[in-house]
Amino acid sequence: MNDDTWKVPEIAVAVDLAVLTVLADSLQIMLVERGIEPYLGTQALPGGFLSSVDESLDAAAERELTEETGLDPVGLHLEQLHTYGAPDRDPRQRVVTVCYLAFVPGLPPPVAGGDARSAAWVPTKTALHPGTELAFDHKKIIGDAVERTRSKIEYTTLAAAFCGPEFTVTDLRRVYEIVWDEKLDPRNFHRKVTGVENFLVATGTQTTRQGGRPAALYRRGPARLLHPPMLRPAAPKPDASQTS
Amino acid sequence: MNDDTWKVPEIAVAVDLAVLTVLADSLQIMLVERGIEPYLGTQALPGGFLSSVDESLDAAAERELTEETGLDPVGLHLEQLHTYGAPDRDPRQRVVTVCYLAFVPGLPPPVAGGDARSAAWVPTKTALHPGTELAFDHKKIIGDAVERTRSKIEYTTLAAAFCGPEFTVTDLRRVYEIVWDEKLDPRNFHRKVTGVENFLVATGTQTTRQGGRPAALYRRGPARLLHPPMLRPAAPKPDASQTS
DNA sequence: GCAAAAGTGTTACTCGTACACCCATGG
DNA sequence: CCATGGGTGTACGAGTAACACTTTTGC
Repeated sequence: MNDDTWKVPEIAVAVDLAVLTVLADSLQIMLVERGIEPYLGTQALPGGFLSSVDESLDAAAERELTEETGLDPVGLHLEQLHTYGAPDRDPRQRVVTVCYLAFVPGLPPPVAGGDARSAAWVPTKTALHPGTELAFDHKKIIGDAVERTRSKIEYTTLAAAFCGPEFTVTDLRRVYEIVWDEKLDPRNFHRKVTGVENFLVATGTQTTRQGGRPAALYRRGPARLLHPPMLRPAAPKPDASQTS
Repeated sequence: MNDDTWKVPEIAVAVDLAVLTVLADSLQIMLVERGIEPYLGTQALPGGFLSSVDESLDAAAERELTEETGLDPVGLHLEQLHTYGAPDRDPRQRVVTVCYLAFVPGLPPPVAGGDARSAAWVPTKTALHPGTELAFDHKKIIGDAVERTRSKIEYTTLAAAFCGPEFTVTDLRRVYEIVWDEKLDPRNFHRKVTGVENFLVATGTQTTRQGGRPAALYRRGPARLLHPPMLRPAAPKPDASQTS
């Protein structure tokens, strides 16, 4: 061995969270302000080190979600996104972070609560803007999270995870339009989603609206996969080779 | 991220490999026999601990691939599959393993070589059989790898990664049929894959065959995504009206 | 010629898209 | 009545599935 400055031979394992919501006509991500060095005062993804010895990665992700954002993990979608382990991603020591992706409805929680210090929703466009400074490699992680989200709602029913317990077909369509940043035909969208078995369950009630026909309210059904998938509008000229 | 106290639990980070190939009419996975406890003598995925401080996860995966299987990582597909970190998955200590998925052509390497001790191709059906004993949680990992592979070849051109440098349309079709365990119509398959831009590049040469018209040989083109996707034959609908 | 495998043509059907049109409410 | 948004009908075209048919080799 050597006498170098870093005396900790172990690699630290962290769990970070990319918590997304659809709010105010944009896809937003939960960021917290760092209270310690490095990157003190910079915005970062909520997360922390895997502490307890008997805690699974999934459990650690749920715990961090509650501790740092005050959200209740029961019932909301939480999946592994990717694991990041570049040697220089943390200046203190080698850190490998397992990042999780979560979808939460926009309306219920006004953020904050619990242990969270200055947790805030930030539009992903702002977070990904070249001028925005984020801690560690979190900007890249957010980019991956947004891309995963965009493709995930194509073939799963997870877009409904961004809606409240009861929602209209138009609410759901707005989620797609905001996440994809594409306009969708309201008529065809309606026919499509109402035609998928077990996707939407009619409550029988309707919205009371101002100026316009009331819309039927739905709850999420048990279906988890979209069959057939909801395809993004094709780019005008998809010529030549595509790279993933 | 938090922690004013800089305590790091003793967690080891490993990189495991799920290396798949199509060989002898079946989807096979590379397994090695463990030379140390625990699970001494049991078959396991190739892999090892992340040792060097300056090594990225991707680089570690490539290194393990070369060391344990003798395969050359240049040009072959290698992607992160999932990270496994159940507290009790290794009886010695807490181990979090980042698993990678690799596709290699079946023909070239007769396995073994380098540091590999008894590396062998094992049909995934055998590895996943209830009677088969594998080290750690590797059976679950293999199940995840197979499922990822099945869906991946639907919308990417990666099925060609299982073929040699030059291959026929029928070779490619056999890959799909073996991975999906489904029969595909040769005529429609041919039209479809040859119609996708930049998927297959004709070499101009043909196979010399025994009994049958020679087939044109192709190389992989630059396309990485299949547009439109190759869909698995739908499972028979649970239609109550008719039974056999 | 015959068997075997490669490759093409044709038709029917499904599904997505575009858009005309009707329905139900508030003002 | 009119504006606004919810929801249905329908025609067209792209893409798939099924299968008859032609092509090119070895024996």
